[in-house]
Amino acid sequence: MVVLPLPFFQLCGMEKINLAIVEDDPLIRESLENFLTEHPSVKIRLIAKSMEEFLAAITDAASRPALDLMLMDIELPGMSGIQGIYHIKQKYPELDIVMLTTFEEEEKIFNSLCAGACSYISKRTPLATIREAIFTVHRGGSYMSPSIARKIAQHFMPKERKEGELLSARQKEIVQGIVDGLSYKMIADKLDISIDTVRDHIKRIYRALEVNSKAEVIRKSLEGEI
Amino acid sequence: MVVLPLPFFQLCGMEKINLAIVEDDPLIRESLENFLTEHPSVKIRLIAKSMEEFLAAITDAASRPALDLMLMDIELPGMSGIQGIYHIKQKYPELDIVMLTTFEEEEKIFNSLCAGACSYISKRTPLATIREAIFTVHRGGSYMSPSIARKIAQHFMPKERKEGELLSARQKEIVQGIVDGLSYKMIADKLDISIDTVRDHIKRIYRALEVNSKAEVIRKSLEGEI
DNA sequence: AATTAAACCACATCAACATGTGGTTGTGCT
DNA sequence: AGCACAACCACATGTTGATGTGGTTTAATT
Repeated sequence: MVVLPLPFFQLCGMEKINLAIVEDDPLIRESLENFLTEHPSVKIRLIAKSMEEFLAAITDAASRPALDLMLMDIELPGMSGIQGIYHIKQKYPELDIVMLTTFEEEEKIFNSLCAGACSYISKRTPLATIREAIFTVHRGGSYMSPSIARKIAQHFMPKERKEGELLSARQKEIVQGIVDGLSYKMIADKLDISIDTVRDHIKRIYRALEVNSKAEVIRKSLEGEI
Repeated sequence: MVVLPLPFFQLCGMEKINLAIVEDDPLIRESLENFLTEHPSVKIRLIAKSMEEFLAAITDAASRPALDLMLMDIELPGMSGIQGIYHIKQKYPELDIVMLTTFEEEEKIFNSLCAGACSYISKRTPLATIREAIFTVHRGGSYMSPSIARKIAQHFMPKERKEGELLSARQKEIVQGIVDGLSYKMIADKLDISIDTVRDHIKRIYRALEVNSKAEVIRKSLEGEI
């Protein structure tokens, strides 16, 4: 995803971003540290080579650093970044977790998001972009690398039209109304057709999907089968 | 989401992006047209004020313009942008659809993505950023505005456990039956209780969840709210 | 003992749903 | 021209769902 960089002054006056980094590759870790340390709005509080090292450093409340955001790899020696999120969130419930990784397949992406990551960046991303992403996340937004964002969009996108798709466009509109919890009358009013037309569409939808109730239609729809 | 702008030369040599715009607000429509027309890599093929106008313009295969990408609002007079995606995809199955809208609530976002949009941009986004997003999408990536990306991340994020769970164990069994598409009678038979007991449970479930229909219960359940 | 809550149940009314049968119109195809 | 299909519509019947009111029993808590 591409946007113009925010003017520097927009971050002046803000508190510093307390950052942690968990990265096993020494070159990447040092590049990140060197680059991010240069910016006056970023304070690197903790750097670790593994999840175990990181968790050990935050176990004791007395010595635990205040953190706003962390950059974390997925593939780490020992516990993975994804597995570590659960433990991290116990100590820092409000922490913004940004995954920084080479993995771009759906499983890793959604496992990260479902675990609690709020941003997912490909390691092929320039350092300046990573820094902008940190600022964006800190302001309450999120950053996904363009290829990641595309995968997320594709996750939701209807699957490729199969030969002989089960439902027509109009029928799908009716289904959407059902899924939205509308009554037949409401659907009729919304689509500007008669309630008997809605009933007729529903009869055909039930026949096509081999179901006999609204509930079954809703479930098929929400589970991506329509 | 924020990234450094791509160097201009990266797009040189590429074919022009054949673009369509569907936007009812005249000021926005003209701003977009004027700004995007300036770039040599963008060719605006079609502009419409409504979905109906757009669909009318693409009905005839002989006069239908070649399109690679379109920018579309959601709230349009008559058919909404989301509703129109079904029809558009029939004529342009491979078209990249970028939603450009003021709406930022989850329902619109996910309805758009589920309908087939591959990018969702807030109207508060600068024109230069919109143009960069067009290039990103055309290259196979996607762009989501930072606030949109955050909502998507939050959609997957585990929900905070509320104090005092809403439903009892038995109620959850009833809910499972509803989600499975069972009728009241079927649930009664399955749990070996009377249909009036099922009705009573459902009354209490509806009150606890603040809903009034099976459909809403199913939706809340499949979306992880129960 | 008294109270509360969950689970169970009954009866009632009205609206919505599921399904059947029958029809017209417009569009696209052969 | 004839056919098929989608979309539209009407009327009908029986079932299911939503909701209201009222009740009993059991277990846990105070």
